[in-house]
Amino acid sequence: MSRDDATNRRRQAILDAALECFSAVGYDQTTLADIRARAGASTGSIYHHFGSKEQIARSLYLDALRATQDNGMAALLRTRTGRTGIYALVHSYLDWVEANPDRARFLLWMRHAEFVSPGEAEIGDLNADVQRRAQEWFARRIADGELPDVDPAIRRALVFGPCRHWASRWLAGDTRLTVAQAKRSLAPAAHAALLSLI
Amino acid sequence: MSRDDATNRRRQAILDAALECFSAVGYDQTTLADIRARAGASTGSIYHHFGSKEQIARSLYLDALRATQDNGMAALLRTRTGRTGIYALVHSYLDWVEANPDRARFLLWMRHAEFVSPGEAEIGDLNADVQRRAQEWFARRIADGELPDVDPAIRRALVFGPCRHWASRWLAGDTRLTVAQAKRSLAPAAHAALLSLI
Amino acid sequence: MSRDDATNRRRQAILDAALECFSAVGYDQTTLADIRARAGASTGSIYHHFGSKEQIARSLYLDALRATQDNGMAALLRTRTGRTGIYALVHSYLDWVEANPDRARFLLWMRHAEFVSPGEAEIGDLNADVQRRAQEWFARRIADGELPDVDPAIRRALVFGPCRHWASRWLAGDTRLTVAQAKRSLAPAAHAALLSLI
Amino acid sequence: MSRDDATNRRRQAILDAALECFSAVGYDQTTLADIRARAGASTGSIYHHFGSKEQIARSLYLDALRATQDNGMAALLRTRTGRTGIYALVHSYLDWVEANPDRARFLLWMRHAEFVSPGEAEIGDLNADVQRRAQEWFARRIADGELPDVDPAIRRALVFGPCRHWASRWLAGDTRLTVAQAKRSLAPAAHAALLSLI
DNA sequence: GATGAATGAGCATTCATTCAT
DNA sequence: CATGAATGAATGCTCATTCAT
Repeated sequence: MSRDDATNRRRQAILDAALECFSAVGYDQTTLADIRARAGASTGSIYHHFGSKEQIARSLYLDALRATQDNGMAALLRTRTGRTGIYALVHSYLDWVEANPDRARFLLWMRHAEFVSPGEAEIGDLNADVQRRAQEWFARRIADGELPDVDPAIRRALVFGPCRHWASRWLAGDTRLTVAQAKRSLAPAAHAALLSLI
Repeated sequence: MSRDDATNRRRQAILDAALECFSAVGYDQTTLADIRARAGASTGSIYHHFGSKEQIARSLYLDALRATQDNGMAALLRTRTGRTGIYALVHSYLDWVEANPDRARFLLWMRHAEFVSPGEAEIGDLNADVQRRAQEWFARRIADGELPDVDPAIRRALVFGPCRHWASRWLAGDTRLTVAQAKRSLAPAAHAALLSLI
Repeated sequence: MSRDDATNRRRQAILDAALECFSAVGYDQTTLADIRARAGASTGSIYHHFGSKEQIARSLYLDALRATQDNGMAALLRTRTGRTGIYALVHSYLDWVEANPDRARFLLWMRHAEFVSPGEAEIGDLNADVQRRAQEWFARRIADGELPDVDPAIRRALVFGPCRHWASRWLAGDTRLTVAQAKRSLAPAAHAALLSLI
Repeated sequence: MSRDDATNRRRQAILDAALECFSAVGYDQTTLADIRARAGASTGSIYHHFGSKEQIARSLYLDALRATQDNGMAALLRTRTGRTGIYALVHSYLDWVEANPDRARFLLWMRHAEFVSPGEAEIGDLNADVQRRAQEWFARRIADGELPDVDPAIRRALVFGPCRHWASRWLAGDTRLTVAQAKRSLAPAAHAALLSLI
């Protein structure tokens, strides 16, 4: 194991510990002592690798955001029709949530956290980029008449709104349905919602 | 002005001040000094009326939750068809958000806050009650074949998910559309989403 | 019931409540809210009758001190010999503790409390007076050769030291003996202790 | 000076400062600011070493209790007769008080403090242990007919009651006698008191 | 006399962050 | 790179006391 490996291992241990804490009790309620205890690292070590508590959260947020977005984009770009594209977005989102509950919870809960704003530059770039690439895909489906030409914010609300809403409940353990079952309803419904606006 | 009036006035001033603070910077970032300054009340007075910062937030949360729910239920119960009912829910929700941006922001942001759990009893009761009353309405539309017999959690996700998603963006000032415009897309789309599951 | 009776009744209720609180958790740990709750009186009422928390304690302390001292003096003055006098002091002290556990606890615990000093004038007078009267009695027994002519502080330590020590344990519920049993040992022992110094 | 030395030095400085404060004005009247100022330590440092104000007091109480008890036991165990044993207990107690006025005052005043109870486990163990060891010594003197077979609580009251009573007055500066003079009366008197119960 | 809302100085404690070793 | 003692500003909360009704 090279020195870099050890360093990365430590970095990752801190990130993992922080994610668990943030996901469990939120950013504000998590103290550095919590992270330190769970990571098995010293205060100094944490501050050596990350400059602040906020940095850790920002780092985690950016990674998680990139992860969902890449996941969704990849799924979308593998499709060629309006219907399969919408299904792909819904399915891939819910699959990702199921596979990454902590990151999903973190993303959902922290949407309004302080540290999201200062990092807005990067987050904004990320969002802008993914939205631009999605727009290319959608533009073609719209041109083909497969999907309506609605404001992108409305489109995202119709596709991801129900997913997030349901995912929130699922992550809180507050539902009897499985992710697979939810997918069967939410995907066609999202598609139908969009079609109705053509 | 009687003593009771004065007391209620003071209580309300504290609640108003707290709501503004919570809505602006969040629960954790709001200090009691902030509330005190904005309410023009002394520390002791605040603690005389509410036992803790958390109690204030809980009180606010409960009031706001009741307000949206009553607002939505009233709108729903004025309708007689599946379509008008769904439109009423979407419209009334968005209208309420537009009319009560601070309370809406608070509700949306604080959904995962610590103080929501301890009050879970009351919040749970509130939710259970409104969901029961809604279910009665829906049961008839479902029996008439106007709406699909889906899991209530899915139904709520399809009706409110897009609303909340878009409202979040609107409350953040991050959209070019007006509430009226959003209503024109989100209401029919929610209805179409449900119809697709019949 | 005349107006004065009602007033005195209220005063006494406050004193009783305060004594219970002080005896249970101590002066510092007792809040005015505790006293108010237990006395069933309003804050304002308490401040009307007593000017401060300290006043209540001082009043209680003075009363209790006077009570034990009077009790002891009366017993002492009914005797005519060294032996019966010492027995009387020990017996009357322990009987009083048994009959007034709350006041005894208060007296024993509060010996070093802040409010004892400011009231020192009255307390000092009380002590000086009782000690002067006791001294008259002792002077005669000393002159008769029945008791030793030791420093009064030493004499008090020998007579009351064991009593207070044991009473402390008894009041804490930390002993298997009864007061009657303790009296049978402590009285003759105190007398013997003094005799040894002749 | 190693890091550990520095740490212990700091810990001790805090304990010393706290003892002076507690001894001067009592536990409740001592603020953390008092301790901080006197110890020349920061708030955080104090909380790093001790978790709370109560913890400091408990630590101090335990140390002081152990110190008097060890002091008394050592003196007792150096003796071989009933008389010399009792003298040793009285003398060593008073000597310790004279040498450690702050700790003695703290012990005497805090006997009923809140923090004594939670630490009851350790304090109880300490007391039980010292009482057990003392009992061994006494058992032999009792078997030899040198001392009476009285309830240990009575025995302790007779030996330590007068000492504590007088020490209390001496620590308050309220006596004209010296410790040496008091020892000359209290030791033989305690012995005589016990002998009278054979 | 009684009531209880209002006051605000004061307090113990927390916690992100720094830095000497 | 790691460690953990040290820092101190900031915070939620307490509580004796006042006073208008």
